[in-house]
Formats: sequence, C-alpha cells, structure tokens
Amino acid sequence: MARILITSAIPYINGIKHLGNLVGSQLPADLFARYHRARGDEVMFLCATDEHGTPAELAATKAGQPVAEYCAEMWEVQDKLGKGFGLSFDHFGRSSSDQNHKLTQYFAGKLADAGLIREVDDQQMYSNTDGRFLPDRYVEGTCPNCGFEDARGDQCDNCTKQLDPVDLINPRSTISGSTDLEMRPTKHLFLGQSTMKDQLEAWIDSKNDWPILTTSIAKKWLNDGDGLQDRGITRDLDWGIPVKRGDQDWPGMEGKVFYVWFDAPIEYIACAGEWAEANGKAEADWQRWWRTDKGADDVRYVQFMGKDNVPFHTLSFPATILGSGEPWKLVDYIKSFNYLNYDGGQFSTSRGRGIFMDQALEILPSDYWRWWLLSHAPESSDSEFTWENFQQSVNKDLADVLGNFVSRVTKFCRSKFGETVPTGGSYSEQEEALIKELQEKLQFYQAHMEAIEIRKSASYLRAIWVAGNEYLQSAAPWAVYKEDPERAAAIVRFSLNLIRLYAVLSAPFIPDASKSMLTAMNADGAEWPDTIEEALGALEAGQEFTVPENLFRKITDDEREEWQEKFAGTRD
RNA sequence: GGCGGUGUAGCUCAGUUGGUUAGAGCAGCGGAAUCAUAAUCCGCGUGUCCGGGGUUCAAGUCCCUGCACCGCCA
Repeated sequence: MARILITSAIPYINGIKHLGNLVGSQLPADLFARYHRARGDEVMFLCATDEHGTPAELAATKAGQPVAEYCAEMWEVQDKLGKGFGLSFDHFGRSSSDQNHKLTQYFAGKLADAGLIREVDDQQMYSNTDGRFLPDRYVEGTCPNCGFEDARGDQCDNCTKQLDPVDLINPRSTISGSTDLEMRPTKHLFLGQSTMKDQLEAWIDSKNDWPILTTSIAKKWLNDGDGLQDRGITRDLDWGIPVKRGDQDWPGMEGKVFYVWFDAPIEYIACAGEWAEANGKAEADWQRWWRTDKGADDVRYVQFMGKDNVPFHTLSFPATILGSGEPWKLVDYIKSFNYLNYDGGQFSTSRGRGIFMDQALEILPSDYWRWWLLSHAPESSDSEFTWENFQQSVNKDLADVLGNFVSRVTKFCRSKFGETVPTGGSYSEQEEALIKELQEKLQFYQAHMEAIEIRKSASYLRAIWVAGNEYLQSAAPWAVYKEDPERAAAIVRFSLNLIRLYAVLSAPFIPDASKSMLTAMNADGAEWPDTIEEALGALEAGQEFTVPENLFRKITDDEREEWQEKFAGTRD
C-alpha cells in the first residue's frame, strides 16, 4: 500500500473560480486522489484558499467588509462549491490560518539563519489618503514619454515603455483616486534564490519523468536573461502574515507582511496541521506526511497546477524547502496544465465570460462537468470548451453509452425476470471473450491513471463502457429469450455485473452516478477489482436490485443555445 | 520588442527516441437490430500533417525561415 500526498494549487480567495481554474488543478487532483483511495492506497489530499495580498483587500473594500470577514465568507463559498463538485479534500484549509502564520514565520527564520535572506532598502509610493503603500500597478498617471493619461506605475499601456511610479506625471492612486502621494523609503526582505540556482537546477534535471510543460517553464526561469533572480518576500500591507523571524520580532520589519507568494505554498504544509487539529490528530500524524525524518520518506508527493503556477512550485517553494536545511518533503511529481479556453477566447472573470463553478452547478449536476472537463483536460496544449462539443460528449458518452446501458439491462431484466439477478443458464465464449477484453482495457486504464494521463484514462474508461454495449448487442438476450430463456438469464446476470463493475471503475470520474449505480445494484461499498473475472461474479443469482432513474439526461439544442447566449459575457 | 507554446480529417484531439498504405472519438453517409434515454451495434476517411527551404536511404516527427493564433515578460 503506497502513501500518496496530493496537493492542488490553492485558489485565490477573491471570487468564484471558473471551469478553467477547476480543470487546471483541483479536479484532476481529485481524480487522482479518488483513484488511489480506490486502489487501497493511503492518501492525503490537501487544498486551501490563498487569502493574502492586495486583490483580497480591494475585493473586501468593494464588498464593504473587513478583509478577514470577507475571506471567511468567501472560504465558505469556495468550500461549498468544492463539495458541490465532489472534490474530496481531506482538508480544505486557509492560508490565513494560525498554523500557516507560525510555519511561514518559522521558515523565514530558518532561511535567515542559513544566510539566505537579505534586507534591501527601497523607495515606494505611499498614499496619504489611503494610508498605505501602493504596489506599482495601483498607481496611475500621465506617461512622461507619450502623454497617455492612464499609464500604470509599472508600464505605459499606450507606448509600452517600462516606467517607475515616480516618473508618472500627476500620479494618482487607483484605489481612491487620491493624488496625495509621496515616495517613502521602505525596506524589504529578499530570498536568495540566485545562490541556490545550481542546486535547484540539479534537482530539476533529476526529474526526467516530469511533463515537458513543467520542466521547460522551470528551465526558462533558471536560465533566461540574468538567470534566477532573488525575490522580494515582504510587502507593505496590513493583511497578511506579519514578518517575524521564527517567533522573534524582526527589527526594521515592523508593520510589514510576507508576500503572498511566499506564504501560499507553505500553506500546503500548514494545511496538514489544520487537518490534524480539525480531526483531533496529533502533531506526529501530519508530520508523517511532510517530514522525511518523521515517517514521510516513503511518501510520494504529487502537485497539480495550471502552467502559470509552475515557476513558484519548481523554484520558489523548493528554494524555501531546501534553503531551510530541514528534512521537509519535496515534491516528487508536478502535473501541470495548459489553459482551457472558452468558445474561441479566454475565460474572463472581469467580463463574466465563460462558466463559473456556481453557475455550472445551477444548470447541471457535477458529474456532467467532471466528465467533460476531465476527458478534455488541457494536458498537452490549451484546449477549447464549446457548447456543441459539451452537448455532444455528454449526450453520447454519458447518456447514450453508459446511462442507456444501465437502463436497457435493468429494464429488460425487470420485464422478463423481475428485479432479481436471474438464476440459471451458463456462460459461453462470449462472456469469456469480454472478460479478456475488459481485463486488457483495465490494465491500460490503470496504467494511464497512475501516469496521470487524464484524457487517455478517460478514453479507456469510455472504451470499457462501449465494450458492454458491443457484448449486449451480439449476445442479444431479447432474441435469445424466445428460444432459450436460461441462456438469456445468464446474459442478463452477466450484464448486471457489468453495471456494478462500471460503477466501481467510473467512480473517480463520476462519483455521484457511480454511487447511484452501486445503490441500484445493492452493491454499496464494492471495491476495485483484482481481476475482471472475479468482479463479474460478485452479484449472485437471486440477489435483488432496483431499476434506477436514468443516470444522465440529455442536453437539448434549446438549452445549448440558451446557455451559449447566457454565458457569452459582455465584450468590450 | 524578447521568450515560450500552438498550428494534423467538418469539430475536439492522439501521434513514443525520425521508419511500412497518418490515427481515435464525435459529426456525416449506408446497413443491422428493436431490450433501452429515437438509445445500441456493424461498415465507410486521399486529410497540400500552416507555407517555403534544408538534413537524411527515410520527416507530421530534426534544423532554418515565413505566416497565423495564444500566452508570459520587459
């Protein structure tokens, strides 16, 4: 029995995520977690909300709430939506947790002890009206080069010249519009990633089984331009984890917090601490997942994320771990995803373009989305959501191929033999052939699941469903019944067992439908098969079952058109 | 402007270290069957593998170049 630690990139707190976000990390991570649990492995699956930083503060202000209150509410919303999609986290934590505060400060202390943190003096725009320092992108003004009036502090969108906020003519705060700004001296901590470049590169080089997308992004950051740069890990904000060196104050850093990208990955670890606390576990219970000196040496750690998160997970976070000089668990495999586009363009939060998690669940159950998203996961390149494709895939794969199989078998049985697994008759070479075929397909399905080849896994699962229809069509119990009811009984008994098998094998993709199938077959708790032959003998003659409601309904053309229009968003 | 990605059948996509007549699912066309959510099953694919050069006995697969789309960065 293997031990597998799984983390999904943690979604930012300000608002509801769209389906592109979902398929880029949480959903495939859930698939992997469910699969390994089903295989009997010990799994720890963690995710959390990423709560710090300026966007959270601004969103809270806009909502007219204190930021802590806003985050708490949004956490509830995201937690509920995650459950709605069947995301089976062992714990859904918060980067603002007490555990993360302590652990982030602890890591900073260790990094400082190791000489990897230096203090840098800087000047930054301060808004007297807002009572805060303004990050570059929150200052706007007139471009000194081209006269464009809405140039940002970091760059002029009109002439593309790189700017410094101090260069702007008539600078103003984008938060309040105030022009009462001044440059103030400030001081920040930088993490000495550059001195760890060789160590990080050697580590990346040792990972020759990682997706090309993952390693190529890491290599680019390691070697592009002047190579890996030191990174500021503090900010002049109120909302965040106060800068401390372990549990000691950090002279000169009063009133500052750690940069969100420093504390967010540490939350992966802290989240396990939250899990322990929430479940009445001891410290050792979570440390055996994260400390190689305390039992985590046999853990395989797999991370899931969108490609925009790769640099932080291949370089910054490992720099934190390695730099600490302590035996924390490093990631073993990083599964990264490209982007899912929406109907010829990007999903856009600001323009309301595309489908968001709450809206998706309002119009269809989660299994429909899970199936489409996972079977079209953007693994090798950006992929595309279109309503036509969604409608066709759901109707064909779920309703026609799987759903109708369950329907035709159970209803035929009910009409000829009643709601009991029929007795009598014997199996023939037809059943033997199918067993052999399914055994083969199962091997491929499992191999792809283990390799986290999601689309390929989905296509093998689908092929397993199709094989059932092929069998039924050629065995034709409705025709056989007229001459040889005993033989028809055997075919139906075998087919009912196929339903049970499909439920088990499909559970990682479509857990709710899987549960309905198992309940209908009176087989709750059925386990992953050792062999197909054995699994197809699990339901015995005489056992009762029920004919379930149709597992999946079809999406009509009218609905498709309605939704297409509804989610098109407002273009500018 | 720099860097990276993508460009394969109507659609969504596979194509391992270059090697026989380029594949899958869907859609489409024809047929079988009638248990079932008009569902299922069988059969049918010559598509300048974006264009142009080049390397090679051999390139969708490597190199150069042009074009298009996308993303990141400055």
